[in-house]
Amino acid sequence: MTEATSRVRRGRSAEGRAEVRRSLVAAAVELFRTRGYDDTTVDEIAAAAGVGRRTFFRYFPTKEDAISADHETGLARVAEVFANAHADEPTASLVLRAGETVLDLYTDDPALSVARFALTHEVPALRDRESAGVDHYRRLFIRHLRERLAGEPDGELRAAVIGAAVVAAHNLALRAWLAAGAPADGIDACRARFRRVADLLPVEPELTAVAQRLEAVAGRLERRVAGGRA
Amino acid sequence: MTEATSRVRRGRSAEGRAEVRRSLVAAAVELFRTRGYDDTTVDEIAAAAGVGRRTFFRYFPTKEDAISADHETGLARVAEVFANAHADEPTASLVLRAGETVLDLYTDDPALSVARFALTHEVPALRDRESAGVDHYRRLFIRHLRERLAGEPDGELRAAVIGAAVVAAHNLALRAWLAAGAPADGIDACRARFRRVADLLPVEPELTAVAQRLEAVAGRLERRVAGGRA
DNA sequence: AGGTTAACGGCACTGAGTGCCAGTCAACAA
DNA sequence: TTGTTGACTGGCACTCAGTGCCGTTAACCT
Repeated sequence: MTEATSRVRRGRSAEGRAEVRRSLVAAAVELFRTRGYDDTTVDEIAAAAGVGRRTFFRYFPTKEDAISADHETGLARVAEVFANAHADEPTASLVLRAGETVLDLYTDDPALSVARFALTHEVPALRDRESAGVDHYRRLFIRHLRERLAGEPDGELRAAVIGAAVVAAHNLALRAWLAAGAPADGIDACRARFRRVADLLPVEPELTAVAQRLEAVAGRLERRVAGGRA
Repeated sequence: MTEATSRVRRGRSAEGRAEVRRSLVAAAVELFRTRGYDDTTVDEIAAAAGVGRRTFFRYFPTKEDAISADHETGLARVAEVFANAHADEPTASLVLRAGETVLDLYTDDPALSVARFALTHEVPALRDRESAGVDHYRRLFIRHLRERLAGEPDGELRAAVIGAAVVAAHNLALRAWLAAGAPADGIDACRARFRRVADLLPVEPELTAVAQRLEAVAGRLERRVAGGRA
């Protein structure tokens, strides 16, 4: 691979840039896998992609960005989903749509996603970067949930808890799918897991109240049953 | 500050090293605040602390470590708490003790913790590093919860959700305390918030079941009330 | 006093990331 | 056909983080 991308293409535009970008990503994935992340220099990646070192940094701000998932795009899309959401849409539905928006980023190129996933979990630097990336989603979710729950009792706490829980659950489903090699017939299973968490969500606000009320009801029922038998 | 730490102290040991370390941290905090993180070089920090540049890297593996919280220690202590925990201790209690163990790291030197907090949230590089650090706690919590919930229905999912929720809630309480300037009389409030989350926890496993049962009970009660009125 | 140990600090090196600039190609205008 | 403009390229030089090496120095031991 990477032998294409011949030299004669100065002055490109649009589709040309996209091709160079793909070449750089492919070269980075290949080199990181064979030589290891730390033992691969940006010069080598650029050379393998047929461009100059300086050009690499015109496509990616850091070496890590050549292999990391494009969270910038994902965050922008999720922000858009939140911004355009109607206030009367249930939180569970909204959160589900936001998660699926992120999932789409990974289903576009499953093979690349799997390669990224594998590397991300082998290289500490990439793993930490991924943690930070996921945290950006978490903050975004929590920020929007905080607005939704503003005024409600424990709104702040509940926003943090629900946001963290949802992102963690989505992440779990996504990773399970990627760890399995991102099979095409696994996407629906992943979506199903997303939906499962969402279905669980509407119950949360009533958590304490539900437990208390159930306890009272159960007590009455038990006494009634006991009384009926007596 | 930092004018002390005179030059005549080659060959130190134990308490000497601790003093140098404090000097470096103090110099880093001071310089990062005045000149900014990116515009402060390691050379300047070392010089301000009265040591050579090479020595800085004998105390901290990276520039960021001079200002970041010592998560290595925190993670080790939490791991110890989990390792020594009895299997019959309620999860809520265990998770509370783990959180308090981390809190102790911050109450040792509140002023320093506040300075770190402020800088961490101003400098993107430090913020991302902190995200990664918190994620290490999250993974540790989830890993242990997974063992506890092994075999139970949805154990994997519940471990991820509970772990993420607890860490998020603890983090929220900790940050609120730090944002308020880490007042001594705020520590108890922070602990109270920790406890609150822990108290909420035992209800979670019943979440779905509780909701379903309550729904059924409520339905019957409503029908009964409606029937009584008719 | 002489030897051992451990920390120090200087030096030189690699590699990431950046500013600057001149060269090149595509497109468009005269 | 011949400028002219604008965007992309890649080389050069620079800063700075991080590391290996090594001679030096202080403290400690015998």
